[in-house]
Amino acid sequence: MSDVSPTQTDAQALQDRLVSFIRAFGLHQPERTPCGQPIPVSEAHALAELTRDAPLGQAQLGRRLRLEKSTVSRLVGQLIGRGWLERRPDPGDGRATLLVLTPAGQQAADELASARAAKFARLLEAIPADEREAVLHALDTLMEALR
Amino acid sequence: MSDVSPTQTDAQALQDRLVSFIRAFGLHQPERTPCGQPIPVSEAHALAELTRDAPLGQAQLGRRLRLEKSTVSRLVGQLIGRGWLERRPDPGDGRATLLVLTPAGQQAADELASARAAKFARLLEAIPADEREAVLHALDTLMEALR
DNA sequence: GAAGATTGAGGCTTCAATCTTC
DNA sequence: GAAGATTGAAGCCTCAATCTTC
Repeated sequence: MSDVSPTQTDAQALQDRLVSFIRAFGLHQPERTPCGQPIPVSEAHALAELTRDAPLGQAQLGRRLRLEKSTVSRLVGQLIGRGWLERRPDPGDGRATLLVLTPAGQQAADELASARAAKFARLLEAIPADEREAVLHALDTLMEALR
Repeated sequence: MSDVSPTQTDAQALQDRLVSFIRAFGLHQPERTPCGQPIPVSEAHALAELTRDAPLGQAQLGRRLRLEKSTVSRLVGQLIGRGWLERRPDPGDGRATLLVLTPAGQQAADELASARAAKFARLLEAIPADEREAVLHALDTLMEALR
């Protein structure tokens, strides 16, 4: 099972694990956040991103979320419909609009962050303490390999 | 960074890594397989599953793929439309239908498996050899924690 | 009633075409 | 022409209702 060169078997093992993980995590249904909140994952991500640093243009948001601009356009429309977001004209660029969280949006983002943190804390607790660091490191390695 | 009890920071770290991984892997667009093949991921998974052990009922396939039975129904319809799948009545159960790969379907499954194996082999190669086993083990640990 | 399967409605995403502004 | 943004069309998925068979 352990070898110096990547064998067909190892690749198969990696594939099986990744596929299982993706399915088990419910990643094929993008309409519900894995945290159980009744809002789309992309909206939750958008809120988190806008909490980190605002204001943001739609194009910038799309790049961070890896979503098409058309998706972002509709996504932003929904967030505004919820009263969580505000669209302001960019003083420096007539084409762009700047996105800003409303107070209600900030609160929603905070609650979502808490729920998500709790979920991940539970997940972390289910991992043996002496393996946590290794799992975190392995995910970093995997991300690095993806680039 | 390393602690015995799961801290808020560790949970945050796990969350960030998982979110980054999901986005980088293109998991928010279920219509294209990550392997670059022009068919939906669910169809590729279905083919792989039916290669493992056939015949399978739609309900069974749905459970393995973690897809709704309605999704499976349409998915099977498409696979049949491609000439890759055949639907047979279950001799033991009048409600059920048995799914069997056609020769063309088997060939498509093989090609898909090769392409996917190659993709994962490349991914594995991008991981330092002395860390591969650790990454595999970490994914197992993560899966275990998800249950 | 329970389980396998199908159909209709609605949501999220991409792609392509379009408009406006740089 | 390039970039920000919007709109229409199509694909994949879930949920709910329905039909058939156990």
